[in-house]
Amino acid sequence: MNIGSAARAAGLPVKTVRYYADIGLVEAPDRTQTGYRRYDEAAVRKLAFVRRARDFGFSIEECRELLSLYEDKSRSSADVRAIAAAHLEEIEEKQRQLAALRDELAHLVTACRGDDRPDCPILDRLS
Amino acid sequence: MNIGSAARAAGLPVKTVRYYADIGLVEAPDRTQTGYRRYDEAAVRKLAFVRRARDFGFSIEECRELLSLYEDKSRSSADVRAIAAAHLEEIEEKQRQLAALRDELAHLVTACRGDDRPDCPILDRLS
DNA sequence: CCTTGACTCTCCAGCTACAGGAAAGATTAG
DNA sequence: CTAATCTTTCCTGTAGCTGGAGAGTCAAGG
Repeated sequence: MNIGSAARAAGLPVKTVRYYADIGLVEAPDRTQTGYRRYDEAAVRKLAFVRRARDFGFSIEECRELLSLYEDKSRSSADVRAIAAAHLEEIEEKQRQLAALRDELAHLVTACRGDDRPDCPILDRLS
Repeated sequence: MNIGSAARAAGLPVKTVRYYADIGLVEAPDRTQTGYRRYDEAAVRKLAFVRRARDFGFSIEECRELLSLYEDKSRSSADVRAIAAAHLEEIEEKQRQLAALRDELAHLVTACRGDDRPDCPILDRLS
């Protein structure tokens, strides 16, 4: 399986697959004599795994850890849970910040008349 | 006022102030004979303005627009409101995505026993 | 007057997670 | 055989800074 088919199967751009190989996240298990990367089923599964983890907002480094746990048959679910729980914490913190931001901004937008006069509570608040 | 004092007054790192000058966002109004940037009150106010706008999550380009509106005495509040409203939309969209993500992840973390056995719904979901 | 320490300058590199493109070689369809 | 498609490596750029090197500047203390 060439990189193009592997990428399609995993739902990733070719560039990204090559990038993951470069950084040693998911390397092609083999090369053809002419240097083409050859991917097998297992590698494609790993790529898809990473894609989903990235969709969940896991960083590349977190993906690396999850991947090694994914491959480790003797892993404990506690290890995986720890990573996911930490990530959940980050997300919730981000949510809190975003909510505070939104509320303040929404308040400003409401307060601003939005006409052709220069009075603007938004700018007032920023200065 | 040297860059250090200006940065302190505006609540920004010196590096950032220099960066803003480099990209033409807020330039020092003057230089000493030996090349030191000299900031005045107005420039510091602009720096502080940008810092707050950045705290609100406005991009540098958005800051640039806001700044020019901030300086333009004949601006209309509608222009400012348009930028803020568009930004609010983005934030709300991000909030929706983050909420969906959080719910799914929280569900997985709850479902995972987190013991020393390898069964892990989190990994199952990712693969 | 000299030294020391704090400050500033420019330039260069690196961070995340890729994306875009160039130039060259490989493969496949017709 | 040719044209189109695919793949390779390498280089550059993105946003918004941050850190460091090496050199020059300034103010205070002895």
